[in-house]
Amino acid sequence: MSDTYTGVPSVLAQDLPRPVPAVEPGSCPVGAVFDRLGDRWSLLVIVLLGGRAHRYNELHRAIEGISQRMLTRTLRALENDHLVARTVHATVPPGVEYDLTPLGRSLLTPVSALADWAVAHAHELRT
Amino acid sequence: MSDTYTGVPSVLAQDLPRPVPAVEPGSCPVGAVFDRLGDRWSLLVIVLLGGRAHRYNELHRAIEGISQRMLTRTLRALENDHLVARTVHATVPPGVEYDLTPLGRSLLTPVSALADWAVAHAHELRT
DNA sequence: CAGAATCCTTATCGATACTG
DNA sequence: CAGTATCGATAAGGATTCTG
Repeated sequence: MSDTYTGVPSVLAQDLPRPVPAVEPGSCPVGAVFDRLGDRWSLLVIVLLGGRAHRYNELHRAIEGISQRMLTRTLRALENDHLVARTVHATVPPGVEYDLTPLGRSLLTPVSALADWAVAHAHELRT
Repeated sequence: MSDTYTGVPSVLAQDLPRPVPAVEPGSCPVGAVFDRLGDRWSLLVIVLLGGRAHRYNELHRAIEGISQRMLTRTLRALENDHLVARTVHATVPPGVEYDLTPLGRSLLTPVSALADWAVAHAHELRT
């Protein structure tokens, strides 16, 4: 077996041209992650909650252009994946707080790596 | 400024709860990357080409379930982003080879990090 | 405040057939 | 071999209205 799932060592990917077995989208864990975070809003929510916990309407205001429908659906999906925790405070009016779970927090590390790449190479995408 | 775009150092993300400024989807480089790779096939193609260059029909056979339409569209999109290079060999019948560009190859590193996370935590997603 | 429900428009994608 | 063209199904997403 190789070091990593893609057959590419995490640190020096560019050094080895190695064959990779054929894959179907369903059987690929990375694909599963992209399926979950690849929509327009999930990642934005993750990053925002990476800073601090947010209330529902805080998120609604922070994420310019998201509809209530999409915000709710996104949060529910992230909850189901155990990336985000939802806690209701029994106050009047009721306050609902969303925060990252430890699992969600651990995701920030590889996402951050991708973010660094994105910032470094953004100017090279398209012309 | 902070170490990384998300405000989270790449190595130890879980250690600092730091505020993150509000973002819109368009202005986020990470979002831009996910917009490009977040569909069902792009990442699969990248990983396959990370192993070695492929001919069109090789990819078609390797990726179970993709339609010609989607394969072509995916490859064209990756070409436009300078992640994949398309070279036509003037033989009969004509052979078209697809391979990663240096830029595309550099993307394998952060993607591999995400892949490692996916493999490590796949069992924690959903129940 | 934090949503659920409904409607409606658009974007995505697969299947099929055809071509230089 | 390596595509293009066309069509139809489906799903994603926004706007609006209503509620505990």
